[in-house]
Amino acid sequence: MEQDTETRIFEAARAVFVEQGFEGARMQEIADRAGINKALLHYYFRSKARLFEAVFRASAAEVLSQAATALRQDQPLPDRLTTFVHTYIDLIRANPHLPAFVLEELRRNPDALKAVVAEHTPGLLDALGRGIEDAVAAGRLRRIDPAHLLAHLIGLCIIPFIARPMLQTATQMDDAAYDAFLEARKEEVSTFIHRALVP
Amino acid sequence: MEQDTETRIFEAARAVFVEQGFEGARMQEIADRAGINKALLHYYFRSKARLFEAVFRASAAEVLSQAATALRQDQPLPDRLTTFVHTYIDLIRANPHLPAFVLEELRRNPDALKAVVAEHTPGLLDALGRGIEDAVAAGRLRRIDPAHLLAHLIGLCIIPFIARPMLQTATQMDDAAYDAFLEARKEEVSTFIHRALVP
DNA sequence: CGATGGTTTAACTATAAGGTTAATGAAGAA
DNA sequence: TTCTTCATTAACCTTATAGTTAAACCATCG
Repeated sequence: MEQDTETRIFEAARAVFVEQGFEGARMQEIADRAGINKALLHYYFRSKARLFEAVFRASAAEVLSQAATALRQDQPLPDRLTTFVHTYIDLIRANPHLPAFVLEELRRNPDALKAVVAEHTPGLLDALGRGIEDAVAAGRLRRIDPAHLLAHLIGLCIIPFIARPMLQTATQMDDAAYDAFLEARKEEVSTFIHRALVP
Repeated sequence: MEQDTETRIFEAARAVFVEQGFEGARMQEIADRAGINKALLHYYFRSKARLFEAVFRASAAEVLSQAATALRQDQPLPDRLTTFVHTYIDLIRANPHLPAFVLEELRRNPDALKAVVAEHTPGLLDALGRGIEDAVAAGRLRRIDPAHLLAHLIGLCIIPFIARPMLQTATQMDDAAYDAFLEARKEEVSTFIHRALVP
């Protein structure tokens, strides 16, 4: 329970930043949640911007590394796609605010992610491309631009989280129903993609 | 050129809010862009919150009404889906910051859109459901949960805009290439969906 | 002309928020 | 015990920003 102060601050900051974004977050609230004085935030992290950067890099790295790993699995591409969809949706279900958090920062500072993306996804597209060509050669897949496929994957996975209030209102689901919807989505998205890619 | 003051303010506010979000926007900047004194903002719109609300409602209504209209077209469902994808992507290309803007507000105040959604999408899901059943009966479509289909549509259309810096970095496209990518995406998404839905 | 009323501005206020500082506490070293 | 050092705090400082106010402007109508 008694974590060291720096990680207590970090975790509090993560919670607040992820919920409120950079501009919306208040240093005082972070201090309160960490149960420490506001000056300590600056003692450990210098400034709001640096604290945010630390939190953001960690979160983005977590998402990207998991996603990239799933896409690089040593399986035939169709199976890899299923793995990706399942792990990615599960990951986000555990941190539902994460995509919106990353996306907002992406808008505020479009270059922020470049370093992280470049670090975690080198050759990712090539790997995807090779996977596609192999599967095409094996007659298991129709050819598709890997960039589009990547976009499809991400879009299909994160949309129910970032647009939740909208979708939930439009479909009139209660929270339990929406949870079931999210669970079902893993299979739904997998089969949707597979069917779209039959040769 | 000489618009009336209120709309000048409104347009300036739209530009600033859409670029920076509510927290990031500064009343002074809105006033500057509108070429008027800051006090006038309050004269016409009372407070930052009210000004934002006006802008947000208008933007959200624009997106939702166009989208809902496309989905209600009097065509067989497969054609309707193509129409939707094309008009929606074109709409966003003309206002590329719009989705992120709406999504951020969705996070800041999840209930904000409920009224607008409820107003513009009543029976939308039912209409989609009927369209699906008709097409299924005609042997043109495999059955799919309309809620999932709606999510698929939105996710596939908006992802290249909200995740643009990420995708552009991962794919190493320059701006021209990314524009071509967006243009190509209309066809790509349409055929992807159609293929996924063959019976 | 001159009064009236909506519009616009310059100057101001209040406050909240990020950041700083100097003093205090605690814990080990000499 | 006393000195040193790192951790922590209360109080303070500065600035930026939403919002207010009172006066000036300007058109219209009598």
